[in-house]
Amino acid sequence: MAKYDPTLSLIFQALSDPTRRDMLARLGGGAVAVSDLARPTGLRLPTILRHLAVLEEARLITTTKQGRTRMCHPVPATLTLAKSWLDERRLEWEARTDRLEAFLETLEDENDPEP
Amino acid sequence: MAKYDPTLSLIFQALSDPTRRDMLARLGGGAVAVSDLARPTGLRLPTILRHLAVLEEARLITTTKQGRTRMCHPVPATLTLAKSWLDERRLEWEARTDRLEAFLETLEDENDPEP
DNA sequence: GTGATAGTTACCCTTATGGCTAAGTATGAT
DNA sequence: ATCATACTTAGCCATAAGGGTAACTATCAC
Repeated sequence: MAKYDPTLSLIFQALSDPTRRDMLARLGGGAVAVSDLARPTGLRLPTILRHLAVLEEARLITTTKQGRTRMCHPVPATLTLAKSWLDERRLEWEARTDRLEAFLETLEDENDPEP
Repeated sequence: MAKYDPTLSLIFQALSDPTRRDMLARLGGGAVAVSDLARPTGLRLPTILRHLAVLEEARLITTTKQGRTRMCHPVPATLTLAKSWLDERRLEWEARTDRLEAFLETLEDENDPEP
């Protein structure tokens, strides 16, 4: 298996920005035009376009042009890629829950809040 | 519900770096000391420490000091936060799969490669 | 063809990010 | 007390990220 997946970096990086997450959340109804996506953000179009470029590079969306308006379509499969990584980690991590519990109890002991 | 969650930004941002993902992947066995975590990366300790600070701020790990060595513990609950957001999106998006299919067929039609 | 609409491109500016070295602190071993 | 180990802190440097203007292109409606 690859040492690391550059795709995952692009995806998580794309998801790390609230504006971009917000736009993704508004793709639930299907395809949305660029300006419609931009409007509620209060940001300028060139800024939005660069956000969209990031989302497209991560393949979280694809876009198509119809006449003079560009439509943005969500790509659910890419979410699955991110989810898979998280699932793998969680499986590994929770196999050790017992050890973590022990650690948390250790924490309780030295539980002195700083000034 | 909140307009956006700053926590999610921290989490996804933390996950966007391959070095950090790599370190998280090596926490499967439970707690790991900082230098042990650092060794396979080939990076200097100060660099690693800042990566760990990012992971800790996102609450993907917690750390405790035992003598002069600092141990890093995974925090599975934080993964769940990220997963939840992804699940919400995927539900919304896939409710529109039919519409996406239609879109893809539209694509087939105007399928002329640009010069 | 004129004008509005919807993107697009080019460039600027400020801050954040990821890497480093050098020098400091704290703990464990002798 | 001395020395090695394991971080820590402070600061430097280059690039990437996120915001903006201004000016340009391409449709669409008249």
